[in-house]
Amino acid sequence: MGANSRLTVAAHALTWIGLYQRRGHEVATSEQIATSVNTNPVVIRRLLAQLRKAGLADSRRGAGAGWTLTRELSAITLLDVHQAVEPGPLFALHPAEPDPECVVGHGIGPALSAVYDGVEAALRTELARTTLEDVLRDILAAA
Amino acid sequence: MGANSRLTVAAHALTWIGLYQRRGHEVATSEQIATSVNTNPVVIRRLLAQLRKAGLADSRRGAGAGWTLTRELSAITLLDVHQAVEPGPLFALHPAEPDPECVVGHGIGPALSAVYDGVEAALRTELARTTLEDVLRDILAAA
DNA sequence: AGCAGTCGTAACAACTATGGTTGCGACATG
DNA sequence: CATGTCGCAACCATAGTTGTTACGACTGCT
Repeated sequence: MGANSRLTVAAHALTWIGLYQRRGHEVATSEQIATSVNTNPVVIRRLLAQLRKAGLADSRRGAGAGWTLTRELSAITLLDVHQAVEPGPLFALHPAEPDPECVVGHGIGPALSAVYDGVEAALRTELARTTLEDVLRDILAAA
Repeated sequence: MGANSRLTVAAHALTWIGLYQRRGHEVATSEQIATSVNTNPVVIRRLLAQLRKAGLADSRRGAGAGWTLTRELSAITLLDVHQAVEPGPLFALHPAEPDPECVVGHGIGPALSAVYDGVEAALRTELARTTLEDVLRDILAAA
């Protein structure tokens, strides 16, 4: 399980809910979503809980329970999903503090941090350009 | 793991070698580099082996052995280092193949792949803007 | 020829992250 | 009160990363 599939699964879940609601259903259950994603309902609930914390989804409990979107698909960007689901930075600095006596060891952290900030800003800009509505349109166009 | 510190450590090692050579030394040993990075020499050798495979560094064996750069620091970008050291894609698709009967499950892979390709292209562009010479200049300016 | 220093590489442990699974309590609708 | 679903904790398996030890291979020097 190398890389991050959380953004993929989260986008999948939200898009599925959006399409399901658009077809007239009130709520989507984690089991339905898990079937489409091909995973366990608990995995979906864990992920949707993060999205709820970010204000992108909401859940109802009790009988006839399930998940809903809080916004239109066109108002959710992949950046929103990414930030809700991937807290950590893209690149880490050193595992252990480098030698402060060494010029390079002392100065490379700040120098690289500046670059990494720029890279992450570019990544966010790029992710913000696509909404889940765009994703759904692509899906339906290819079908 | 958390995130990837390989790019950081690799950039550190190459910059260190570059500065050391600039000061008149022939080769740098993995132990010297490991001291500055604050890690084990084997970790450095493992990483530098990948950089050698990518043509950025070279090693001599035997007595008086050690590592050298194959290019000037100004001719090595962080993109070069990144590609030498981080093979995998930034975002993964689903852990398990999603339900092909479902419209979303069937179409979301290609749709997201297109977006991810764009994001990675932006990331590469951003990383290519900085050379190790730039990094070293920042380090020396801050010292 | 032998010694010493360094790389090359394999093997292993520790730690962390992720994904998957089970179980059970909480809750609201009918 | 019965049912279906979420909430959440606990646990396991797998895998990636880092650190460490060990030993063989190689080469410059004496």
